[in-house]
Amino acid sequence: MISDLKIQQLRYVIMVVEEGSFHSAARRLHRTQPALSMAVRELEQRLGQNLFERGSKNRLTPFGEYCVPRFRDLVGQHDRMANDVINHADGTQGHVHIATVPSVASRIMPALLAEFIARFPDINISLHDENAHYVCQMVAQGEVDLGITSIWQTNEDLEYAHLFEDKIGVVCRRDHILASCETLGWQSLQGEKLIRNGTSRLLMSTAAAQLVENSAFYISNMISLIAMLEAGAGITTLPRLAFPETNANLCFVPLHDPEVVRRIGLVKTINRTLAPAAQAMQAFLLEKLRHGAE
Amino acid sequence: MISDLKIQQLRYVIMVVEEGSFHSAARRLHRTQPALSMAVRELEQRLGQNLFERGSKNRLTPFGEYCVPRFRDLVGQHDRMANDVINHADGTQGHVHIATVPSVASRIMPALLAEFIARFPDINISLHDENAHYVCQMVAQGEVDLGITSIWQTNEDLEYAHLFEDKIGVVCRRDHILASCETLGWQSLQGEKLIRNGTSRLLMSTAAAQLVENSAFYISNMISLIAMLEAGAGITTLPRLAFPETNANLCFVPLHDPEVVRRIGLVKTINRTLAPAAQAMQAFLLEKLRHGAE
DNA sequence: GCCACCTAATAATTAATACTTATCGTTTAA
DNA sequence: TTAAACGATAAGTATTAATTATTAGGTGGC
Repeated sequence: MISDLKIQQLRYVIMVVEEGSFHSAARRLHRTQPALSMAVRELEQRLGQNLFERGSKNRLTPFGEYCVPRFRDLVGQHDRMANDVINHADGTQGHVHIATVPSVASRIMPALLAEFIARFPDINISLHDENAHYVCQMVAQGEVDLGITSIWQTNEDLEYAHLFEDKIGVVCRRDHILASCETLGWQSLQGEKLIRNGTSRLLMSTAAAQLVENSAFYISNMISLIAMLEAGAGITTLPRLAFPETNANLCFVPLHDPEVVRRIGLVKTINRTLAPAAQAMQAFLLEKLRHGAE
Repeated sequence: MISDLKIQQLRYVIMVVEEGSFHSAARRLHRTQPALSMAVRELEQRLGQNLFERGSKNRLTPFGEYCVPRFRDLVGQHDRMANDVINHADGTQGHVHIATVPSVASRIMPALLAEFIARFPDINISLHDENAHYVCQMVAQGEVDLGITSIWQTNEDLEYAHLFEDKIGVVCRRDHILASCETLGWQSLQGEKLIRNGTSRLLMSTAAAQLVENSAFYISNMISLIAMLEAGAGITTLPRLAFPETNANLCFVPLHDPEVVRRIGLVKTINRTLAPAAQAMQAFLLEKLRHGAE
């Protein structure tokens, strides 16, 4: 097996053929004429056959006629591949998989991703919504590149970057007595029928822990939870982002004492390098969400 | 547009992936480990992204995972192309177009080409038979690579190499009075009904020219000519090779005075380089036919 | 026919690149 | 904890590719 042919040499030959002379080919390649002469001759010697007729005009030999289309093919394939790889390298092309908690997925991501795809039109995005724990798991297992989730437990394989905080409040019907309050302390909730949900654990290590512990109801499904609240079956606590703001029947009252926040952060694996498109997404998310109140 | 990626660098990357370590990849590539390290790093810098995870084990980055199959593709395409081109360069593969006069085509080429294709099984051959003049024309116009023909007129675009001589003789019915002669002089033919054919011009510049000039019949088609002779309609002159030796009714008597020979030679263009496969054929024909009496 | 002119080949030199040897710092496994 | 394996780095060398300057070979104009 012969040693590698150099793409550049093939390109030289093609250009000489296209231009019809070594001189003008050299000009277009920003080389001098002897550079082409020598490179072509070196290639010819390696192949053991001349590509160009020597002596008179620089026509191709029959062997050259055979080779040049093949050279063109390979150079074309190289260029397409190189272009493709470069686009992926600089993050203008690729596929990013993101997992987020549902509240972020529905309230924050739509506008954000619209802006992202406007800026990076050739990046494909897959967005999964899962609960906070499963978001971390998907990141850790490499099922997604990035996660946006509430940070609740450190994992040494994952790297967390804080984005913003999300205040916990009480959600109840608009006609509920608590609805008129500007802000609430946990004592005000005693005696209320509290329905727990997936975010209730955020209160566990606070002064309001007892409230949660005494609650008999647990509903994980947000749609069911909202329906229960609308029916006046009780109240619950939610991070503001998880509260459906457009709902006409329910209202959100911030919890003042204790002031509880859900810390939302960007999660990625610590070992694996992100694909360039994911790096672009990461930078975009940090730029747009870091330190923002929402 | 980025500068050319080097096939060799891509090969290095692929080998590191296959072997799982820089060390063993280097061993298989007959290089030292730092050579690979540096080459890979150079490529990574040009792409602007790492292909391998640095720090811990040498796994591929997601970007590397994306690239390596494409690198493999290009290297594979390169190798196939290089192989193909090399085979054509050394004449083990290709297509040769030959034109010969009919007598050579039917009497000499069959066995010769059988031997050739046994020696060069991957070379395709096209064989045309045409008259001597048109053989030269086909060569001159590049329709064929090589011609085997009688040399009768110099052409500055063509290069002739003598192969062998072909004696002219008289062809007549076995029951003809001349048939019993061992050899003949032109005087013996006077009074005979001579049928001219395409090869009769070979006698024009000899002592027998008058015979030909006085002949009233001309038949160019060999089948018709033979039929005429078999019918006893006259006699003709032919080079020995053009005489159908298996014919039971006709016989060939060498012409002694004048002794006329048809010079058969190999013809090719003087300007154009032969394709490697044609070079192989040329060498083969010269080896087999040069100086041979037949 | 001779002379300019255009082109490619060659020679000498320099720049760039690829590789080697030697060494160091980590990590892995005994 | 040490030895072994691995990769990164540094310094030096070899190889390759490019430059400039020059030569040589045709071609066309006069």
